[in-house]
Amino acid sequence: MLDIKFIRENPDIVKEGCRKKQVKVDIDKILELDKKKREILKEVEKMRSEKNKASKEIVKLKGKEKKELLKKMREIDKEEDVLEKKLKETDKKFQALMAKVPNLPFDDVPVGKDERDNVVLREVGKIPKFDFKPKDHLEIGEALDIIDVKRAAKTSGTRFGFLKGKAVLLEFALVNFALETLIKENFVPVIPSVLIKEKPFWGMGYLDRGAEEVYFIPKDNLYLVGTAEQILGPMHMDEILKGKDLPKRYLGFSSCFRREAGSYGKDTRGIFRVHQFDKVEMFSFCKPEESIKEHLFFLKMEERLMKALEIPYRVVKICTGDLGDPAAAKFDIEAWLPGQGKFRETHSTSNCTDFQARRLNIRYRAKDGKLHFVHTVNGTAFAIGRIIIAILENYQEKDGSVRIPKALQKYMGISKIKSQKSK
RNA sequence: GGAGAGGUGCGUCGAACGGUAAGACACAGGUCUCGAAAACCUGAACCCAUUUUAUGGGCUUGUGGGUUCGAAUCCCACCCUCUCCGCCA
Repeated sequence: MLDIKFIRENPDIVKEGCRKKQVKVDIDKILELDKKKREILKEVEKMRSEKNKASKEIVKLKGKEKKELLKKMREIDKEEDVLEKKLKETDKKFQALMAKVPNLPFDDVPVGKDERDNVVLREVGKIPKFDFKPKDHLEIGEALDIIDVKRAAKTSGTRFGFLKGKAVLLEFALVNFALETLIKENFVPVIPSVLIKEKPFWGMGYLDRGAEEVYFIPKDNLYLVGTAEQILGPMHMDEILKGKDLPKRYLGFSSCFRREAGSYGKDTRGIFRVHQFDKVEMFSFCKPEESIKEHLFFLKMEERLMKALEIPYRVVKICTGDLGDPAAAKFDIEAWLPGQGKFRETHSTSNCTDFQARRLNIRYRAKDGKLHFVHTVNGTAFAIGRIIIAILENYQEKDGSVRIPKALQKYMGISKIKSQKSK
């Protein structure tokens, strides 16, 4: 949510931002409704003021005078009713449009239409060379009997997968590694609930567009989160945080649920794009003047994790058209996947400035004693399924075995997942 | 799922026969002081307007409706918390 005052004063900047983000919202209509709303509000408040004064009088008056005032008040009441209704209707229309205005991109975000206009900032690590044709994660995983999509299809349908055996150990090794690395940086680990009520969920800004991506349980009126971010933010809904506690960092581990509605036919092989996966997610509430720094810090942490795993990757700056509604700036990390011969997204970090905080009403008291909205920053530590894919494909050997990255060996207790052939 | 209790100002506690939200503690600033404590004073959501930093008005007792000239108080629905019972990983 943007500040209506900002829209009033800078309608052209807002329109430009919407245009850059490829989002169509009628800003002029918003301003018109805002004006109308304030006009009605003025009238209503005048009546309320009169009523308040009269109420005080009524107590003192007696007999005929009292009767007359009561009669007059009844009439004002009727008028007020009509106006109040009008005010509510106007406000409803106003709010509905306001909710559709996306956060504005920073000036340094590359302008573009879609992911093809994203800008690669740098490539890190050496792309491995194989003296055999590298296999993809599903082939490797099935041969090692650590990934099972066939049985998952039987129990749950397409786009599901079971991790088994060593893949499970790998998952927990990754979780432990992320925890150990990031707790040192003042992240508080959290295992949140994955079911969430509508209002807090709405506050994160993913419901107004892209609602078809979300699982919803009508019987209980609950949504399934698509990432821990969506519930770590609302954790502090309607709270006033202490300035000295910022930045307040959380590290959420949760299952994530996505309908993948718009991706029919895309990435159907294996567990690359599934309806359910586990993820370790970073989230921070910080002061407005610190969010750019915090965002870069998140990117640094993501790179630190990837470097430690020694998986080649590249850093991509996301263009305006590919930013989500809540984000003002976003970086992705794409890992090299030898099985696909491509870089594919494994991490994403966004600075959502005060967009989510305003919807969720999360503020902090500054030194001057005044209240300000905090800024929120989120970022992936590990999307576990995809990191497992990256490890399997980058660390595969000719006989189908997979080496374990050094950083994970102490958590796994082994240095290799051996294929049956090598035994 | 059944029965009961409750939700009051950024925090903690806590009052208000249907008459327009006391008070205490905490917090911030100030006076005092060499400094601190104590004491005293002031302030504190949000919205609208303007002679734009101050003043006026509105709103605010979990949320939304209703009754009423007037609702924290009465009625209805919903949300949340707690206690007991049942079920249960």
